[in-house]
Amino acid sequence: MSEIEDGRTRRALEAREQRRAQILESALEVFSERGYHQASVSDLVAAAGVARGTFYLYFDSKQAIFHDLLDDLLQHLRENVVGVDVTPGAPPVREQLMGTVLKLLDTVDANRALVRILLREAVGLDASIDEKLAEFYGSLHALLVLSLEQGGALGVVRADLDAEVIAACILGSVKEVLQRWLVQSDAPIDAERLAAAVLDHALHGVTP
Amino acid sequence: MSEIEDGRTRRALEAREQRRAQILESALEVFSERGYHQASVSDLVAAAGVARGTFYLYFDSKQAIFHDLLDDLLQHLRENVVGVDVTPGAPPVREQLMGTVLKLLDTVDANRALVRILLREAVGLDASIDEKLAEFYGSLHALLVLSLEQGGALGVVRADLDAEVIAACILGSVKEVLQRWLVQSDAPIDAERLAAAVLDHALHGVTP
Amino acid sequence: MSEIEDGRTRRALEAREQRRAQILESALEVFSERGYHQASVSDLVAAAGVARGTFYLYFDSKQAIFHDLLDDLLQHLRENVVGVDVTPGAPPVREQLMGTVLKLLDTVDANRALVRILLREAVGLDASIDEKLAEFYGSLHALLVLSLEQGGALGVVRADLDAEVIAACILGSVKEVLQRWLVQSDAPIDAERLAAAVLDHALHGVTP
Amino acid sequence: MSEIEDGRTRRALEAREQRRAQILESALEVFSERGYHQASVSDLVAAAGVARGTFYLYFDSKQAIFHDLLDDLLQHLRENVVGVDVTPGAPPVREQLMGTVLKLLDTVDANRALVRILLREAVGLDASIDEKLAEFYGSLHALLVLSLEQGGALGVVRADLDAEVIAACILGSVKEVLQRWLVQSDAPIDAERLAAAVLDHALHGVTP
DNA sequence: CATGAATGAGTTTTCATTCAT
DNA sequence: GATGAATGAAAACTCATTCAT
Repeated sequence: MSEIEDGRTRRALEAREQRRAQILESALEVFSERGYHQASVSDLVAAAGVARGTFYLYFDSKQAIFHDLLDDLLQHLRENVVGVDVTPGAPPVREQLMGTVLKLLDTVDANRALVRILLREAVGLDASIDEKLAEFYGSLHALLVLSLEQGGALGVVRADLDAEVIAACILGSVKEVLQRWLVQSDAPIDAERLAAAVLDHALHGVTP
Repeated sequence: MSEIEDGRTRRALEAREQRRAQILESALEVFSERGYHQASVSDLVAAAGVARGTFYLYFDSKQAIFHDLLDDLLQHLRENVVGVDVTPGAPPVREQLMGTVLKLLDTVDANRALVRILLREAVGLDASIDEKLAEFYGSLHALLVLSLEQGGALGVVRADLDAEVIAACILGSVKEVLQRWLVQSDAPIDAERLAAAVLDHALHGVTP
Repeated sequence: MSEIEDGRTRRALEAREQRRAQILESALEVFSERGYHQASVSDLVAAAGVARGTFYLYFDSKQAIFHDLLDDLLQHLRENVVGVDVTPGAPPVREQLMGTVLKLLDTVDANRALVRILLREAVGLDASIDEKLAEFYGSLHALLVLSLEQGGALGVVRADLDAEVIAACILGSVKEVLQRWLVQSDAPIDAERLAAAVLDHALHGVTP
Repeated sequence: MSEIEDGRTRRALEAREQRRAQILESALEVFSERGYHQASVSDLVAAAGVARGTFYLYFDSKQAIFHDLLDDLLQHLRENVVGVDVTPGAPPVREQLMGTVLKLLDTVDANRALVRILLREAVGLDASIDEKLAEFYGSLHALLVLSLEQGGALGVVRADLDAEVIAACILGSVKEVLQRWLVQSDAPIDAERLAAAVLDHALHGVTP
């Protein structure tokens, strides 16, 4: 009997999880299409095909579901950003960076809807969302600053550069390229080309 | 009598224009402080010191006044972005670019409120605003692409670079630096330092 | 076989009755603590430790269970209110009344939760509850009127008094004292003191 | 011109005050008929003949308008409850008390709707309302206790009585009589009869 | 019988816009 | 032109009740 109950309980939990995922998924689409403010809870439940009350069974509020979506995305993105290994015998730095950028592009490509939200309007919604984003970008910026400084010490990066500003430039470059090729358009991308060009520019600039 | 009427008409028009400007100015502050969605028409009229109805005598809607503010800002910004003069005898290219970036920083510095709005939330409000912004950034991007191509032809820029992507990188660099030093903080900036670093990076990258 | 079934049926009925009692008991606590409107069905089922659906197997609605609780209380109270025996040889009237009041206080003391509900908010919930309460208080009032009239005829009570109004005064006195000493506070009471004072006042008033 | 403006301003303020009064008045009726919880803001605005928004122009919330109504009533009632003047040459005590009770009955008679709310369900609505009522009844009770003690010292009241309990009895008597003759019925009352009977009972009790 | 996920009508409240004065 | 009271559609959210499992 306990097995039966376990079975029931497990199936119930799975169903719950599925329902939650279904609401999240359709909410992602709605937010991505209409934007956060334009998307009402009515839109969300209509898209999910559930009753208003059901929505609140799974999420505390409209803000809460957005938070959850955002957390998901940031989690995915964080997993794809890693430092560079400069120990002897490690792969060439350029190759490592290329790998990171390509993985980033892949992740973003697979989450266009979310990234669209992130880059287009996930700011000014509420304090906690703003904070979450600021913290995310802040950590990326800090990682870049650190990498530049380490690179400077190792001699693979110009030692005299203004790490804070340059880190912002690199971050901005990536964001803008993502915005243009992945957010504003629905076309498939040539990841190799974008990654190569961004990396090349970050490394050598435009001067011959 | 027509002269008298003309005088009256003129004075009336001037008064109208002044009041309009006054409402715009206070709206700028309100939008910048609270954000578009958080700023209610009540906030706008309270800040302007006019009645609710008066507001609608001068602007069709909350969106309309935001449009007008945006147009103002884009106008200001456009004025500060000029191409590079590569005719013989012109000042050195780096000097010209430095000048442009410095002027841009100045303009942005003088219009922090507007730029804050522009970079933080002037997206996802409505289709026409999105379009306006896309067009603005598009024109900047196009100008950069053109400049890079011309530079390539003249040999002052690497001829083999992917102008489209590089233009996006440069644009993104500038936007991110503005965001970090002018939007997120209220502190005065060291324009020379920022301009030098951004320019340097765009020209040479991080490689020694 | 029918005996077996009878046994089964009986046990099932007993179990049913027990569960019903358990839900009633915990509901009593919840209503008493939070009040009728503030107590949600969620609170009731959580306190009872049953599923939402189970609740509706035993009670038709939130109102219905409240009705049942109320009926219980009124039943208890009615049992403690008896007329006065004025036949020769019966105990002194004051002693009889003192006994009734003390029993009433005891009952109320033992059912503070219910009385709290009764005196604080069992009014204005719905027409049938109001009616039930009106009928209950009406019967108490009628009993008092009758007693006063009989007392008048026997000469133990002033014959000229306005029985209807005086009955209301006595009823109100008791309700207010219950309210103050048993409902508003959780402290134990000095039943003798309260009973003596109330009775004394009803009999002699404040005049020396 | 300032006079014209003053006139306008004054008329506007008057109109505002009238509108507010109109909403209050119809709300009183609605609350009295349906009860606090059963009365929705929709009911209130329908009864007042104004739009939903208009309601919130004058009152912060459903609770707020109820508070205002309650404050009004308590204010009226307080004005009619005064202590007894026992200085030599003052009118006889019974006469003074009779006057107070009659005034109270008059006030309650003129505010049946409000008193109906007050006595029937203005409890358990929210903490601040409960508190307000408790404080009101508490002050009445305290006044009665004080009067009884002073009366005892002057010899016009039995010195040995339990002032706290007796005060509750008197308060309860008045509340119950009000409830029966003014709240539960719409019939006109014989104030002299009620006042005389209540007073008589409080002074002398039922004993011959 | 027991469960608890699902329902949806209903609630309070907000706010951009209008219009009589 | 200027005013600000009035509007009402629409928003987010609740909760008593139902019903498939």
